[in-house]
Amino acid sequence: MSQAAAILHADLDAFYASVEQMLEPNLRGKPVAVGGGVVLAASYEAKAFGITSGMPGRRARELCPQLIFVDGHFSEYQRLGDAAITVIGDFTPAVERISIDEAFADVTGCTHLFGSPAAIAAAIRTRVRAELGLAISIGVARTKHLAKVASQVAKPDGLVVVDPATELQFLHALPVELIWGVGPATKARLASQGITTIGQLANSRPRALDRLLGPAAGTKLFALAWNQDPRQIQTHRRAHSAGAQSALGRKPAAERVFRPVLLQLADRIATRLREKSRPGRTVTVRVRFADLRSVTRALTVPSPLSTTLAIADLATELVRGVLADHPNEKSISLLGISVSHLGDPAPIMQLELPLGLGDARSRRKDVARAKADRAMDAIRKRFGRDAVNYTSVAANAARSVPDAFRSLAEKML
DNA sequence: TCTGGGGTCCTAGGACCC
DNA sequence: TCTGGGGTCCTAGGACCC
Repeated sequence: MSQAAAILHADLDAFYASVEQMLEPNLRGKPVAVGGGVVLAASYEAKAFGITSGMPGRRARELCPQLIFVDGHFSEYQRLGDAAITVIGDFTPAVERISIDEAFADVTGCTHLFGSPAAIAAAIRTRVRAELGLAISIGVARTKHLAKVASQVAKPDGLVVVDPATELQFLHALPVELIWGVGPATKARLASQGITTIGQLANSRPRALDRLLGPAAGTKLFALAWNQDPRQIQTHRRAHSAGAQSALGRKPAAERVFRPVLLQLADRIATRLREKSRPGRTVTVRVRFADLRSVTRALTVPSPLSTTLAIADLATELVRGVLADHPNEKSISLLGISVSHLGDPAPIMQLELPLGLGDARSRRKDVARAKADRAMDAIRKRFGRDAVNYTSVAANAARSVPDAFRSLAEKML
């Protein structure tokens, strides 16, 4: 692999379920699902029955009556995910973590210390297996995209090293859906033109792809089909938005129903924003109706927000607007809020004060709200998250996913 | 009690400015 | 009768990923 860059993509196999099987030997070799009401993660044995994450527990039981449901050991997932990334970090500082169980690394500059990229990948796999008891699949290639493709091909518990000299042969034989960004919709569009392999994609006319998928997507996909991927490893990535949502089953589309939910969602988001001093300017709500169609509404304000009540009030206004525009919708099945346009980390009190906007009264209100939030944050810091709340926790906790699970999915702000 | 939750990026159209 | 053109910001929706 002479001078070519060597990128590695490492991915813990069926992570949550594998941790459960590692912790409890009786579960090994058996179909396991983490969760209950909804499947949060499934073991390979369970996936073989068609069980996927997000699937309702009842449906999963229908597909696989012997399926074993377990409560998640969420703090273990965090610890083990971190530990696996640390192992990679022992070889190179150029690590880009994608999620709790997945990372890219650039090992171009450390082969003189640790041997070939293939040897490094093998060493990482050995260490993760020995130290954590988990299988981690790794792909090695010249670009991020191809490394990711290779790790998918390597699964389960495998290593695939793609030689730059034969990379196009390798890539072109694979189905289009292995390309990052090709999901069901794009796959179907490509299939309508007889394109099912990456090789066929590579040999398509660029203009035709642009027409089929739009100029940006067409051009990007064509480049990826030729393994042209300019992306570098980014070690420090910040989130651009923070959100929270909650499925409601089927609830009346009434303010007495949606206001408490919005307050709770806003609380969850705003707490995180304040923690990292990253207030946001745009608030987006999502309302999903009973028939699963969903609508979004957004509003951008001049001065950044991070108080719970400011976000909750804006969200409430937006949801009122949605419902006013859909007078025939009598029930809602999900509510979500997302805050974007996040500022750089900065002391929030100063930013929170409207810059010459609003009257004295509204300014006083903002100050009071910021104070109340700080008090709440402080109490929770000492006594735990549930020590204080805007609404009764019991009212909503019933069917929702554990907080610990939500936290795992949160990106670093 | 009949489809989870946290994110990213792209597109298209409109408003607005110069 | 005709009606520029680029840039930026915002909103709504869609596709996708883990």
